[in-house]
Amino acid sequence: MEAVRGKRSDAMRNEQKLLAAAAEMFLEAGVDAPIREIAARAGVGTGTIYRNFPTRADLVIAVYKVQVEACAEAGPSLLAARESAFEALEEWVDLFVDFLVTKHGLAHAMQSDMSGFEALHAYFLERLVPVCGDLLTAATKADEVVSDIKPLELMRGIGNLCITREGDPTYNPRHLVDLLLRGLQAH
Amino acid sequence: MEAVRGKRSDAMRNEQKLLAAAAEMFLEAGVDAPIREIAARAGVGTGTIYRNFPTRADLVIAVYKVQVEACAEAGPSLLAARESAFEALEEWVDLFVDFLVTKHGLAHAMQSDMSGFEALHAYFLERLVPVCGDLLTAATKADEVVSDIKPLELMRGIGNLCITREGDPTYNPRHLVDLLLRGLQAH
DNA sequence: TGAGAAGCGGGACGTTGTTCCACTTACGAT
DNA sequence: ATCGTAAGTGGAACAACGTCCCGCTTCTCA
Repeated sequence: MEAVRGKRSDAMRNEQKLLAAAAEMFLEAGVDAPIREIAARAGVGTGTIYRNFPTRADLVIAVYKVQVEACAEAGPSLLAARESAFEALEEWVDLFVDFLVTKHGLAHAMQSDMSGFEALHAYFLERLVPVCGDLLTAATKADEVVSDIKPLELMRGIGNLCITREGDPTYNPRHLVDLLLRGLQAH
Repeated sequence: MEAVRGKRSDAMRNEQKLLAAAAEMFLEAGVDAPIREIAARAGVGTGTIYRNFPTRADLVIAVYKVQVEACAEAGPSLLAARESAFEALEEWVDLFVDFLVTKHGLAHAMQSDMSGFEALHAYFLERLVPVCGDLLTAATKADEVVSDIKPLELMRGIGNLCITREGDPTYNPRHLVDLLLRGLQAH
């Protein structure tokens, strides 16, 4: 038995930089953003991407996981940091919309591996529905939201609003999501 | 007023060869089949494709129209040529499944132009639902089909069975469509 | 501090989309 | 039948991208 040597620290840093850069690029240019540009933004070579994430799907999945986690953790901390629960909800939804770009791209990137996709989807629901629920409950208790919409229902609605062909300038998901949220408020 | 000179005969021939080759390639390799290969199969240069069909969507649309028409015309003639109405239905559905590959690819190829896509979809329904209806009616009258399924319902069912990520070897739409048709039969 | 392993960058190559133009061919006038 | 011409053609050339690979750099541990 040989003890496995841990990952080198610079390698770990590169992986983080890569994930951050990929997340940005996905937002700006979709999940089909050129490998070269992602590498350039992260300040690494293309070889480094291929070593860490052999296929595009691997990279998308990794970003997906990071974002699910970030989204899940952001819920409680926003709730604690903001005066208004509704404001926290708004900011959280904004993060959630960012994340949906990756999520929708995921299906496209995982053309084969359907079972893997469903596993990730289950993870996503399990992790985020309660977070959204807490935000909604808090906002409702503060009388900032009157609708008794269920968390999953809201998330699905937002998700559907974000289904769009990339590069269509006549459709702005974020605007519609904003309108939806305003609809939740007491007037 | 200048009289417009008609299209040259060799140009017309090339357009036909191109449409036939493209239809084959779409079936074998999906609507993203390389331009070069389509051109090679048709025995023309890539330039010829770009002159006739400036964008990939143009080519897909042209193939789509040809196939809707072929499918529509095949209905009555199969009904006349075959002994059994059910057999005619089976063969027609087989053509229909071929066509669906192009149809589903169409949505992908027309990422922008959604209104144009819906126009084509309306044309498709208008033209094919009655044809499918005639085949169903004939098979029902011959007591070869017992279900009273509506044409549109059947076509939607088949269409949904054919939704699959290309290159997934674990899912064979044709097999499932076959099972569906068997379900229509009296036993 | 030095040797060896781990990791890195980016050059090189293959594939595909797209443009362009010198050459070929069909058509209509004569 | 012949010929001038516009329409049409093929494929070379270029650009953008994914992918592989290897000489060099950097970290780690003793």
